[in-house]
Amino acid sequence: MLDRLDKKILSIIQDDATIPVAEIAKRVGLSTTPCWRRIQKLEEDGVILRRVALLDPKAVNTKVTVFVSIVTNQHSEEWLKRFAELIREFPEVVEFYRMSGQVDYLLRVVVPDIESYDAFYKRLIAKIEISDVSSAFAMEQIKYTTSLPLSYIQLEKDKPV
Amino acid sequence: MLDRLDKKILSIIQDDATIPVAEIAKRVGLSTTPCWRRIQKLEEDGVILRRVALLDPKAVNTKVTVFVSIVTNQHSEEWLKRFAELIREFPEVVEFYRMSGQVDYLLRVVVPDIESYDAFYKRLIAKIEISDVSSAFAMEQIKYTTSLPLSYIQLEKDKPV
DNA sequence: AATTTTTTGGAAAAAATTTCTGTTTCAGGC
DNA sequence: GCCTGAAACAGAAATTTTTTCCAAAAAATT
Repeated sequence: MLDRLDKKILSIIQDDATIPVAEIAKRVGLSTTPCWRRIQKLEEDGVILRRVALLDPKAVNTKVTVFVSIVTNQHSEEWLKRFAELIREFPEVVEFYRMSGQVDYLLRVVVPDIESYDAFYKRLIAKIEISDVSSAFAMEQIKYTTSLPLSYIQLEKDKPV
Repeated sequence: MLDRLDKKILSIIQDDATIPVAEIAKRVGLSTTPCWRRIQKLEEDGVILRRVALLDPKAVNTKVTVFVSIVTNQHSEEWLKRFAELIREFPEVVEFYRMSGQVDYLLRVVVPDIESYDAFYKRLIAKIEISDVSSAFAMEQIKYTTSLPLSYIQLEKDKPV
């Protein structure tokens, strides 16, 4: 169970993972050791999954996002497993959801341009037989964050000051 | 312009930003200093945007993803600006795209459950008058990565070994 | 109410890593 | 062949992380 301090720590490091523990400690009102220990525990407990560097899509030539909606008539467990396996191998697919409603699956694909998307699309349908695929192009990424809202965390009962 | 070594470095740190520079250097076949300098430059040049900790959605109670499609009749620059501003303030909105095609805007929203989504939705439409909103719920996140494909990088002409 | 156990925090030292400095190497141009 | 600049290296200095040991507070038990 997390408390107010853990939440503060998470808020800091999910925004910037380069801040030294001593500085985090200062900001949350602890000394380095207990703060360091809390971070360790958050990692052990799997609250912190990993630390990564985020790259500029422009710089790596993948500024176009395409949302790919897939409707299929295949619904067996086995089929999904194979499908998921195959999709996972495409580095262009950065997100992949199983949906409720009309659409069965939704992919977010990143590529340099429309031509590249077409090439990707051909490679995709060559690998997997899918009945209905439709693509929606993003013109602009207005917001993108890896920071999750922390307001829904169920806090441990906090001691009154 | 990036070369083969930069690409290797990016590949490593966009996957795991905790690896020491000395270890990265070893893996790409450099000593620490030149490797460190390359990383510095990649940061200066904005290829590396930031380093962050990724949290477990389950652990912070935001395991439900909802894709919100918005169709509007408002299309002025001014309206979009205000709209974007407002959306940005909702921490539940982790992605926000301006789309081509039927849908004008697409949001990815993360919340604990359907009820919370309803509450979020009410707060959203209270702030902004939007004509048509439709929500699609993700049942399962099959893949989610912040790692961009590096295969589209235009490499600097590499010297033959 | 007193005692023990457990938890949490702190200071300081040790270890590891990052950052910087000066020097060397190497390819290409003159 | 020699110069020039870019890129590499080794090692020192600075910073940060990690460990160790101890104190205080809180919780549980007698």
